[in-house]
Amino acid sequence: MKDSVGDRKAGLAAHLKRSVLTLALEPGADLDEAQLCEAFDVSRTPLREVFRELAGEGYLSLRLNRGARVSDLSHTTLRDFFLAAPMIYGAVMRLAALNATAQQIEALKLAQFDFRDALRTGSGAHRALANNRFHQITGEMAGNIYLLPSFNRLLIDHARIAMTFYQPQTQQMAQNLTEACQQHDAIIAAIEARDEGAAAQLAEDHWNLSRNQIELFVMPAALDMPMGDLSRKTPA
Amino acid sequence: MKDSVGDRKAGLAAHLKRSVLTLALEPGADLDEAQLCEAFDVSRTPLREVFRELAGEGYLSLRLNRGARVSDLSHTTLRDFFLAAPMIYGAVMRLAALNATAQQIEALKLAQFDFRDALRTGSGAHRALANNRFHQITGEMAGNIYLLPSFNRLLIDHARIAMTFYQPQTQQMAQNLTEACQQHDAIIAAIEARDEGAAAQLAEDHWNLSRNQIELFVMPAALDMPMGDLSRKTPA
DNA sequence: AGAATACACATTGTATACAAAATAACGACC
DNA sequence: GGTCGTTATTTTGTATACAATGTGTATTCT
Repeated sequence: MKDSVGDRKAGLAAHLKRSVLTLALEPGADLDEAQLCEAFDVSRTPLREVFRELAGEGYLSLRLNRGARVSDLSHTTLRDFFLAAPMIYGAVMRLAALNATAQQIEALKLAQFDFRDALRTGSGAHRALANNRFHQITGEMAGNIYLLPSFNRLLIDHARIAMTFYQPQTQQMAQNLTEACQQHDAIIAAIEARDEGAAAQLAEDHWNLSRNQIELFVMPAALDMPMGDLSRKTPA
Repeated sequence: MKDSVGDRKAGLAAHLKRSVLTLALEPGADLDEAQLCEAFDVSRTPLREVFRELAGEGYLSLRLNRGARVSDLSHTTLRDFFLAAPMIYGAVMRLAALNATAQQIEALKLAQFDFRDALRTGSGAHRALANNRFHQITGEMAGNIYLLPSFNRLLIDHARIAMTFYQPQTQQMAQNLTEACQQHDAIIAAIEARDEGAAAQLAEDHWNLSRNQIELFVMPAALDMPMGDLSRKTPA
């Protein structure tokens, strides 16, 4: 049974999302319409609709007469990220604890199972995707349509930042991952117990762990940069 | 000089946004592709791209094989709104005070000028649009790409809720509008003074005023509704 | 040789024709 | 008379052809 165009369209969207989240498509990378049409066997019309949809969700950015590219992950946006994330994450977790359905809790446990699996055997990409899925589900649990757009954007760049900085080469980092995994378990427990306060606290803890991990990488780079290097041209 | 297709497309998008914000297009209303193509002299391809774009921003919702309609403003979403708005508004105001440029402050003053004008002479629609513009500018000032998606969605429904509930027929309501206008002035002052704390406080005050105004209408309506009326069919 | 311009090529945006799906209208059957 | 099933009509989704815009290259002129 050949799959319909609609299915291929969905597959294309899923592929692009995955590629963006895992940095298979790097921030700023140009997307080739013709090539993608060929690869996914759809014409340009539905392809471009997918582009617009993903642009609306923050995966891509469209420039008039100059095609689609993967959303940038620039310095200013990273600053924005650190500002907005704690607030939104906390609110989402709190609401998730209040509103989660039994079905959603099951889905969350499944996602955590996959995440644990990714920690052992998986690649960085698998880990990032599994973690992304876990938090997406908490977003669905919160179910607040006004919070979700921002939350989902944060998740996109969280995954990409994690892909950049979370290659666990030191003992400390591997340990952090284990702790993150345990926090996920605690989050599930808090949600299942409908413990709003605990969920919010765990969101904060989880975020702090994540932030510290990132700062381990960002900070030294900033300190090691001599002033003279500021005149250096940025690489293409 | 005839305007290009791109201009007509932008005009279409602006028209649709205005219509949604002012309830000229009611929540849930179906949009007729053929009619809009005719009216704005564009073909279906760019029209449908506009639809997708506006759907991504929260103005419309698209259902597979069943066309575009104006986003609903249902009971559950109203609840979501009251939950998310204070937090996001506060954060945006705070950031606006920190980051506003001189140019943006000028734009805000201009918007406030128009809002004041709308209070005297304008229709409800003019008032809602002017207020919307004012707050949109504060969003631009905050300039946090992770907060803006949620903030802009809130603004859409804030305008629509205001259109529903803010027909100032009592003395109290007219007075509230005057107070809202004064709060706008205070907000401008706080931003210009880079007073983060004051801006956040004003956001809270402004929100409370808005919420009280809305509750004046929502509450009695809920109490006055006899149980028997629940079986009544909703009007088309 | 270097700069500027014109031309050719590639890519993006739009219009239209066609296919698929949903809705409405009709008629048969119970 | 009402309900179900079938067929027409409308509406939505996709493919393709065409137009417009951007980009690269070659050529000319200084």
